[in-house]
Amino acid sequence: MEGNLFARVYALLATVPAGRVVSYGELARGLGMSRGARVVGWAMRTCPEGFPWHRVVNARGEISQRGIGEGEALQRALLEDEGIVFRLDGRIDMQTYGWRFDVRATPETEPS
DNA sequence: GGGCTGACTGACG
DNA sequence: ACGTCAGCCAGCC
Repeated sequence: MEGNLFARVYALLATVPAGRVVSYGELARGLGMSRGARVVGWAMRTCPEGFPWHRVVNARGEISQRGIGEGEALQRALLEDEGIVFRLDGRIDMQTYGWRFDVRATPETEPS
């Protein structure tokens, strides 16, 4: 396993199943950095292909804006393709689709 | 080696 | 519920 922090982020991200989303903070927490959400975002900036980068959203359940580009629209399209339903306000219900690394079973709000 | 920036987050008003 | 402020961490001038 690579000791690189970025590699860890990608590896942990790879454990997130389709149809689920995870926040930057949750990823950072999974790596031991409860306040390193920004670093995770930095890692996403150079995310190599083959990783579900689109499953990473902010704690509000909203797609983070990265300035310019249609990456946001693409991300939403990919998530919707996995069965995730966006609210009318353009946000994702984190209580339903949010993924936690600690508890991965008995999700009361299991999405259909 | 110092300081700025950023795909963030939680707290406040 | 919404806009603003400050804190945190690693990478890059």
